[in-house]
Amino acid sequence: MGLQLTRGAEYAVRAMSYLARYPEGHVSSLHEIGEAQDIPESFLAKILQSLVRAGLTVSQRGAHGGFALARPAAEITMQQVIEAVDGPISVNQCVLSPEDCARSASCSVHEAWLRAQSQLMDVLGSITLESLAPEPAAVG
Amino acid sequence: MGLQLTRGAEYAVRAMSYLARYPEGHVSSLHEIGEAQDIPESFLAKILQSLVRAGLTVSQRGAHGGFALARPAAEITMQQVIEAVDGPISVNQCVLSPEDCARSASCSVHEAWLRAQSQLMDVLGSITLESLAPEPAAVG
DNA sequence: GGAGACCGGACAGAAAGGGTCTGGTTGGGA
DNA sequence: TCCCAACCAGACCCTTTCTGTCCGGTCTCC
Repeated sequence: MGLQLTRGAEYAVRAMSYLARYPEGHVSSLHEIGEAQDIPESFLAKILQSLVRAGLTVSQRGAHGGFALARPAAEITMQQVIEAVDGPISVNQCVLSPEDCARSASCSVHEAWLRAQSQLMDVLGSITLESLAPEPAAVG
Repeated sequence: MGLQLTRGAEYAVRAMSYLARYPEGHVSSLHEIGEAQDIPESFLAKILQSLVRAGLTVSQRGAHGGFALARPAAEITMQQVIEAVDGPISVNQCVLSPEDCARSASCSVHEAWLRAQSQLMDVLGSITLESLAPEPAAVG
């Protein structure tokens, strides 16, 4: 394997795409999301915490609590969701911290990594949750 | 972290870009490559084996042995090098084996992963070792 | 005030990453 | 011929990250 995102990020995207099917402000419980998307609940709990801390979702505590998107689905990208859970995306270390790369190779390779990185970011940054939700009303 | 290629793949690209600086057929020893590119030699040995098995490099055994590109540098892409070491690139599991994804979510998310995957492959598949080598003759 | 739900972090098993080592084979050169 | 330089193959090992679980705490609605 290698260049692959984590299960956590996968789950995060699925969970968010689930929330995006509902009208703005609609609250879904952890249990509900986990069941609908087939995600282990205790793991999902941790993931949703990250999303709350990143400001992508808001939570409602107490009875009838749960989670909702913090913004309209059209304003949340896959990139944001992934980075909230996995940390900054970088196809390799030398993109993230150029000081590692600088020494030996007069890195023309570095250029290549940057291009790949940039392309990837473009795609992930341009796909919003809105475009992921199947239909605004068709809820399973 | 998360979406990041392995150290092994990084090393592989560096090693290959080193070989690409020499005229076709020129043989460099493991030791030489490791030293020039600052890669642990015993690890590099393993990596080069993968590249040989993948048909990207050829090896010469015995005294004055070493490694050389199996084809002109213009005909070897970063994608090939990475996959030789890390295995097939797939931004997530559901791209590699769709049977996992099929069940629950009527996966509009799947579409998104495919797009990201495709973009990434386009970039990595279009960068050749030739374009990585600084100059045909400028060897350090 | 109690039940339902999120919060926060400690914990743990499994897998992958990153690298070393050893014994074997090949082949060139003295 | 014989030795040494170099690759070959794979077993092994340590560390980190992933992928979760669990539990005590806190909040809030009823």
